Order: sequence, then structure tokens, then C-alpha cells
Amino acid sequence: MRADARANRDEIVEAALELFQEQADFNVSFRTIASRAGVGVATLHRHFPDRAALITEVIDHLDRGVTAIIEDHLSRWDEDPQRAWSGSIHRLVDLGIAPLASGGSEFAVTEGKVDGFLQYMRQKDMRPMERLLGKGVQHGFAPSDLDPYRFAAGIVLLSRPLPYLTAQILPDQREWLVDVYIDGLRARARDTSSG
Amino acid sequence: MRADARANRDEIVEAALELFQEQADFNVSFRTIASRAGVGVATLHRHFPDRAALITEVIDHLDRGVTAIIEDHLSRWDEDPQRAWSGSIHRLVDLGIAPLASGGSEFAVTEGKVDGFLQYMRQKDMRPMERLLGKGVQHGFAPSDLDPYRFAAGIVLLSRPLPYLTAQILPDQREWLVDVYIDGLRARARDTSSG
DNA sequence: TGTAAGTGGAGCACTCTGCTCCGCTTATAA
DNA sequence: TTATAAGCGGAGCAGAGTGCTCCACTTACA
Repeated sequence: MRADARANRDEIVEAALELFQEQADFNVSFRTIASRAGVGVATLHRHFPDRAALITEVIDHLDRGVTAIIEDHLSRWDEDPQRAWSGSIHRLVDLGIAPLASGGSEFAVTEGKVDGFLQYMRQKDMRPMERLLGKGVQHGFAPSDLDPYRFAAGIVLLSRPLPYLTAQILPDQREWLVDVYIDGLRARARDTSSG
Repeated sequence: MRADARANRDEIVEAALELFQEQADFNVSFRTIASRAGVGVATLHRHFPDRAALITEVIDHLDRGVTAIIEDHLSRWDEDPQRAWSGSIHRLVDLGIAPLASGGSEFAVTEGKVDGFLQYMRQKDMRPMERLLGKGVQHGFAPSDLDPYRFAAGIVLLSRPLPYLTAQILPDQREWLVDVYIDGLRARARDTSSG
């Protein structure tokens, strides 16, 4: 693969991720994605023959991001557990993982490939997240009934875009809300361990 | 207005609300809305000449729902403050207010009526919510830096649909997450008052 | 029971979509 | 430097989906 082709491919994946996040929807037109990537439609189609191929690539990209964030914070856990724990949650929310999870059904319906997509999601490696949660429970940051899916659901909801509210009426309250979530988890951890 | 016309109008508003919530988007085709309401497209257009008219009606409908829930729980506050507080939050989330807030920008952009829509949102009566928060702060359920917009942002995020996750992989975790949010608010209330 | 009010769906004009084709440009190895 | 294969962009096509209107039909109700 020629170097310029590789660069274009990367541009496309990044543009697609941005747009999927902004619109919280996988159904962004190829024209729009190509234009954001600064590339012709033909180039987009050459690299990704259909929408499923593009989405798969974007999800893999995000997934690698999730794993990297978790590994990074786990490696600095002993330094300052509290900081590693809450830092990892903030950074996972910042990743903007929402469309990965909640755009899934639209994708599946649109493409008529429910089973394929589901299997794809299910095969994702949950071990890094399980390790993070294990550490969190152990240090009293998270309740013991917090499984990876509950945790993921929280991240997904918190990472949802609020374009109208944030842009027009109130400044971005996301960090504040994430801190409330973190405090809530710790409060429940105390309740479960003492009660 | 004839009785059957009135009934159709109500069906339409309800159908539109459902679809806006399910798709977290105001751009649902008139055909789809009409069909869900069990009504012809012409009937839909007769009652609501354009999309803005329909959205306005749906938002008013939701807004009345918000006020009703708050009034209801405030009136039963003294009976059991804790129950009234957390009950009101759960019920506000159940309302599914998300598209009202975060679909706003799409609507504004699509219709090219940003200012009109913004003014419309700003003129909404925030007093019921302010009274609820006042009581919450007073009883130590909410931190004093919780203003109505932060509170609303939390409700909006929690009420976001998670169609893919909930339908296919994990059972609905929303109640659990709402409880974490409530616990987080109380934990912060303690911190602010003592520190 | 007369009639004004209300109805639904076919159909029009239009926009936007995915996708291909092909003449042009450019990276790269010799 | 140059030959050439690899890669490129955008015009354009066929089709799907849209908002909206028209009008022959039905129905609530004075």
C-alpha cells in the first residue's frame, strides 16, 4: 500500500469517527465523510467497499483506544489509585464511545446484519475492563455489583453528546456529572461493604 | 373541532413523541409518524402545517409532563422526603426527555430557525424545577452547586435510549444508574456542607 | 337527514443517497 | 530522470425517500 493511500485511509477513519460521534449515528453519508476527510468519494469506496467495513474499522479504532486508556491507568495505579481510577473514567467518557454502543441497533437494522454485528460486539475482549473494575472494587471505589456492562452503560450515557444544551444554554457540565457518577459509585461501595 | 379530529390530533402528538424518543431525533418522516398514529399523511399535515409546529406541540406536552411530576412529588414531600426526592428523579428520567434537549440542535439547523427555537426554550418556566432543587438541597439530598441546568443535563443523559445495549446484550441498567446518580448527589451534598 | 368537517392515499416534484466510471496525477523503483 | 502501476477526484446515474397537495370519499352532528 502506497504511503499516501495509507494516510488517506487514516484520515477517513478519523473523520468517520468524528462524524459518528457528533451525530450519534452511523448513518452519515459517504459524501459527508469523504469531504470531512478531505478526500473524494471514490477514495472512500476504494478503502471501504460498504458501510459495514467502515463501521467495523471505526469500532476497532475506538476499542484500541479504550484498551490503551485502561492499560495506561492500570500501569500507574500504585502511584495514586484514586487518581488512576477517576482519571480512567474521565478519559473513557472523553473518548466519546456512545455511538459505538447505542448506534449499534440502527446499524444492525439498516444493514440487515443483526447477527453479524452482535457476534462482533460479543467477541470484544472484556478483560481489560474487568481488571480495572476488579481494582476499583478492591480499593472501595466501586460497589461489588458493578459488572462491566453496567459500567459500560454508565460511560456510554455520560459520553452522549449534548449539542444543543452545551452550545447554547449552559456550559459543558460533563466533567461535573462524571464526578457525581464517580462519587455515586464510591458511596454505593461503602453501603455494600458495610451493609 | 370535531371529536374525532381532536382524538386524531392527540394520537399524532403521542406517536410523534414516541418516535422522537425512540430515534432520539426530531427528523422522523411525516409518513412514519402518520402511520404510527394510525392516520393518513394529509391528516397530519392538516393538524400541523410544518415540522416546527409539531415539535413545538410535542415539547409543550413533555413540558407539562415534567411540571406535573414535580408538582406531584412536591405535594407528597412531607410524607417522606427521601422517597419524594428520588421518586421524582426516577420519574423524570422515565419521561424520556432526552430528545427535547439534545435533538434541539438538529431541529434548529434543519429548520434554519435557531433563534426562534432558542427563545422558545429559554422562556420555559424553570420555577418548578428550582423549587424541587431547593427542597433537595435543604434536606441534604443535593449539593448546593446543583443548578437547574446541571440537574437537567443529568436527567437528559440518563434518559438517553440505549436500544442496542439494552435489547441485545445487557438487561436495562437504567434504574441502577439513576440510583448511582442520586447517591452521587447526596455524597456531594455531604462534602460541600462539611468541607 | 343534509352538509360541513374531516379523512386517506395516490402521486408530483424534489433532494439526497450509494456507487461507478474514467481521464488525470503522483509515488516509487530502476 | 523516467516508466508505470497505484491511486486519485468528481461528474453523473439510477433509485429511494422526502414534504406536501389534491380530491373523491366518509362521517359526526345540528
